[in-house]
This record gives sequence, structure tokens and C-alpha cells, in this order.
Amino acid sequence: MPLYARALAALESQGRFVVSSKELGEAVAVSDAQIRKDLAYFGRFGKQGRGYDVQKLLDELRRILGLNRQWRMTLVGTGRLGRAILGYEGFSPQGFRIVHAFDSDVGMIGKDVGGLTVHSTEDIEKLLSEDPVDIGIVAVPAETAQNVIDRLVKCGIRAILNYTPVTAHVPDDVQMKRIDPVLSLQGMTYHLKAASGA
Amino acid sequence: MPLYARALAALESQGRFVVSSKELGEAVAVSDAQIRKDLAYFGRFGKQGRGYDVQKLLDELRRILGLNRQWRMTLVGTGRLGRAILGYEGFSPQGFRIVHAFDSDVGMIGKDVGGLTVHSTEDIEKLLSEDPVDIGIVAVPAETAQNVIDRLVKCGIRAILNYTPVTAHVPDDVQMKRIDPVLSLQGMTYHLKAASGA
DNA sequence: CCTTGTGAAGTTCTTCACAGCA
DNA sequence: TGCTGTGAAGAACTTCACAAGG
Repeated sequence: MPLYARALAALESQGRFVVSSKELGEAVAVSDAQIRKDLAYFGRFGKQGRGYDVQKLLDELRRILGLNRQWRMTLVGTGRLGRAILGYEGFSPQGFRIVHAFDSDVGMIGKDVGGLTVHSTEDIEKLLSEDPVDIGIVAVPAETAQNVIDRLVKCGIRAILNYTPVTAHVPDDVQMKRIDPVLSLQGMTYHLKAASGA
Repeated sequence: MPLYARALAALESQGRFVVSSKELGEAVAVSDAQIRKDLAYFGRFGKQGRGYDVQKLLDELRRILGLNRQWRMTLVGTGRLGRAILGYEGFSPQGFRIVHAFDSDVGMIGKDVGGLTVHSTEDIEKLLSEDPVDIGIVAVPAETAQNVIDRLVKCGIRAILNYTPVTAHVPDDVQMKRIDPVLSLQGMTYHLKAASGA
């Protein structure tokens, strides 16, 4: 569904006013029937014979998905990867803002990284209780990932973006998504191998 | 399946010799039945009453998934994100190596980034025909993504790791995986919103 | 005539549950 | 006894196809 919202935003900036399920489906590589089913789940947004009003549907989707507000995030781990995440310009235009950074390395604590002061991981609980966030981003070494995640969950965070290569365990009411390029690559090599006959 | 391989590697380094589908399932957050079904699809690797031999199963999985060899990759786009990808230390231990880097910015061409000389994107076809690779990594601005991907496909690349926020179109016999942290975040906000009642 | 919204049919994926073997 | 491999049952998801409305 966030994919639909993104495609609609692109259509809107192109000046399109109406779109059919077929066109939208082509843009996001999904069948037209699938588009209609997904949208119909949340309401009746379309007009028979015409399609969907781009602007109106985009507004609806943003509201439904919670994309019409700011989300505050905390980052744990300011190593090479963590600093790249802090420097990523793609978050804020979409309403995601990193508001603190933590690291366990004494050499990093107190430093300024991308406009944020790096705090000690020991202060996670203290800072998050003073200044709560919605989402936690974890970019620590694999060994400490589960521990950090447990602590974030205990602080009330219910969504985690996990950049570490570990399958961490969280309660059912906590969501976690993993960003793992190696896993993505490994998911493709099987088919590559099969196709090349190697 | 690559997840199973990773969990097995961890078990192996812990000195475990045997693992049951139940234990492996807990490690990767999958049901024991699912583990058995998945593994049985490729062969009969287990022993009733005991479980799976960690070492042997890991070898089999690596062979099946094509993880027992090196994969050569090309990177297009050496902006902030592309340079972070080049600097990522997680690829090579798993057998993935970036062997060239391209950029369209004249200011970048000829520069050395992470040990690689940056080539002009105009030379993609020439370099890839001299020195073919298995996988393409795309980290260019959204506007040029589809064009770059088309060219990589034309060069015979059949697997693409797409770091851009666009749904690009590729032939059926070409695989593409997308790394898009914002999309992952947007996939969680719906449930966050629902839970908080906002 | 065009396109939605939606039951029905079809397909794929997941769990159940147990025979069979170490 | 313990755990695999696997048919059968069940659940979830996808496509089909069409009535109804602009």
C-alpha cells in the first residue's frame, strides 16, 4: 500500500487528475484486480467508468497509512552504517526524523554527527523516557542487536528498523523490518545459479 | 532459505552438531513444519529422532543457494549512498564483490572510491562486455533509475539490487530486489497509528 | 462504453497430524 | 522415545468475471 501512495504522488506531480486501477497497477507492477481489492478494503474511493481521483485517493491513503504526520525516530549505533543512515536525505521529506543518536563507544560519545550529539547507550532509557519516539533504528554490531532491541521495546517502542543481520525476537505487538542487502542478494543467487546451469 | 543458512552458520560457530526443525525454527522465527517442508523440497537431509546435521545441512544449503562461490557485482551511482555501499564491509565475507563503479558526474569520473576507479556511465556497455558481472547494484537518482536498469539488463545482467525508491520494470527472467528503508518505515506506520488510536 | 467493487473460483502457502524410522 | 518427511486439511491470498453505475 505505501507503494500505491508513492506512485500516486508521482502521478500528482505529473499533473494527472484521474487514474484507473489498470494504470496504477502497471506503475507498481501489480494486477488491476489486486489494486481494486486493496483499495476497496478501506473504502469506495473510485468512480465507475472513470477511475480514481489522484489527489483524493492520495489524501485518503496518506491518512489511512499514517503518512500525514511526522514520525520521530531514535538511532542506536553510529558506526560507519549508522552515520550513513544519519546522512540519508530520504527520511525527512517523507516525514521521518531521527531525533537522537546513541553509541557504546566512548570515543563517539559527545561527538556531533549529522547535527545530533551522540549519547551513551547507557542513557537510552533515560533519554527515551524524557523524549519518547515512535520508531527505533538499530545499526549496532550483530552481537549486541538483541539486547539493544529488548531495551528499546522496554522503553515502549513498537516499531523497529533493524539494519543488523540478525533475526531478533520481539513481542507480537512490536513490528520489526529488516534491511539486509546481503540477504536480498542471497535471495537472488539461487535463481541465477539455476539459470546459468552452474 | 538464506535465513536458514545464516542461522546454521551461527550454530556451527557455536559448536553445535545437530539441530531439530523446532530449534532452527525458533532461531529464524518460523514454524517447525515450515522448516521441514522447505528443506524437504530439496532433499531428505534429516535423520528421524535426531534432527539435522548442522555442518552437512549448511553445506547442502550453500550449494543449493549458490552461496559456495564468489559473485561479481557492478555499482552504478557513486553519490553519498553509492559510496556507503562501496564502503560496506558485509558483502565480501559472504562472497559478494563489487568490481566496478560508474557515475555520470564528470567530477567523480576517474576518482578512486574505496579502491575502485569511477568510470563514466557511458562506458557501462563497454566495460561490462569486457568484464561481465552477475549482479548490478543501482544507486542513482530516481529519474535515471529505469534507464540504468534497462541498460544493465541489455548487458546480460539478470539480478539487480535496486537502492532507488522507484518500481522499475524488468523482464520476467531478471530478478530485482529493492532496498528502501522509507518503504519499510511506511509499512509500519499503519499499525503504529492503529495501536495508538491516533 | 468504460471502470469500479465484489462474489466465486482458483491457486498458493501454512499448519496439522501421524506413519515410519533411528 | 524423538523427530523427520509428507499427505490431507485449512487458511490466505490472487485472479476471474460480471453486475451495476457513471
